[in-house]
Amino acid sequence: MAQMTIDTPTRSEMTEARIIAAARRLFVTRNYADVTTGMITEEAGVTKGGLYHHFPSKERLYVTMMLRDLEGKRRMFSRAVEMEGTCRERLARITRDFLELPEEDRELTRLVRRDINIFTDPERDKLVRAYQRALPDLIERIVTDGIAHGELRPGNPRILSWSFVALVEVVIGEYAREALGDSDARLGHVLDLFFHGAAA
Amino acid sequence: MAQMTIDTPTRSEMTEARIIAAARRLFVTRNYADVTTGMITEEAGVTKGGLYHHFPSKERLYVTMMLRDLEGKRRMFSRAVEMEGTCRERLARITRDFLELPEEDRELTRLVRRDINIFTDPERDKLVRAYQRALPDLIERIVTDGIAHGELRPGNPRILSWSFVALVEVVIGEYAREALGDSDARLGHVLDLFFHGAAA
DNA sequence: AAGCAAACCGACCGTCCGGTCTGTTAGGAA
DNA sequence: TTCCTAACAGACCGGACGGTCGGTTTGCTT
Repeated sequence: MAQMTIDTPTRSEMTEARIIAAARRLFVTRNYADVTTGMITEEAGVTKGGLYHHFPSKERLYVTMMLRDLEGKRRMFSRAVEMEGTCRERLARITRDFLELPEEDRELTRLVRRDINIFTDPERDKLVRAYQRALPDLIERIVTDGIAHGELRPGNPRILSWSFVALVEVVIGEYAREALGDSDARLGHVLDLFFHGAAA
Repeated sequence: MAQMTIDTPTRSEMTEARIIAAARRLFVTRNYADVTTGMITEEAGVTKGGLYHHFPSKERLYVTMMLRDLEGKRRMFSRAVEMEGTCRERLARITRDFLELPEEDRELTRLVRRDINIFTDPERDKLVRAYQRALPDLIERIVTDGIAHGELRPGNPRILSWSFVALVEVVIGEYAREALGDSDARLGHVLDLFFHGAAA
């Protein structure tokens, strides 16, 4: 019973995974409202009946998919928080982890901020909290340590971590890759700008 | 004929303005798909017939509303570009102009980035270009001057201007107001972070 | 006052979409 | 093999939404 989750998945688990994977692919490229359940079932190779056997509604499917992804990201990014090293080294680690994610996984992070307003408060709150736990909270802990150790100027750690996330988001996308180069170059740019600013 | 636009507006122009104002109010708070034409007509005090007499579709209404707003912003922000002074002073001016805008006007700027993916390329391109002209292009010109005059380190001006916009967006919203204080404090925070970074 | 075009009304239509429901199939237990 | 439940199929429904269209009002011209 306890080990059932680690051996071969059941048929039910496999179709559920197929549905979630299809939903991920579609929600990344199109708006929530523009992704129909018909598109999801077609992409997943099931029918309406199959989908609604596993998920009670389109909204729950979306939320489940997102929460599962964010929990995975949280576990991954937590390694950078628990790592030894300077504030800059730890921020570099978490940013590199993020930049080297597959594009679909990166884009998914933007969905939370994009679609957060279309849900009402029981589900909305879950999504916000899961996102906070997965990324901003972790960065905030690194930033707080940085301030405590004198590496960063005193200031509001939450605002600083949001600022850092915002700077990272800038170097995602096609133009930044052309202008700055590979992951290392973009990573260096973000860190230099965040730590030392743009002044000469 | 040529001066007709500056004296008392016609009935047609007034209802058109009412419709656009209603659409603005609604689109800021709700998703594009979640704002129905019925809600717009109710808010504007007209009926479906009235709305579709002035606009051929919901999409065109949205685009017209947005383009009109962005053109106004472009004219306003252009004053900071044409102003004399250091790079920091000019960036301060444009940022202050932005921060002191009514909340609805500020939020509207975020709509472009939020809803840009739901339109297809003839209209989508118009929106992107109008937004570029209204804000990032102007900041890029200031940043380019700053690099030329030795105030900023050499670097890609477009990436830098996007970074600046991203930092400004962080200090919008309720939490930043509580944590940092009034417009002046938030403005100072953004400028300090952009010019000198967060390092001690 | 008559005429006329623009402005506006609001019932209506076609479509589409989330969700339901009845039925069928697979697959393990006995 | 038998049987029973979970898994899935797919036709169908209710409703909402964008857009239409024939008719009515408004206000300017002559």
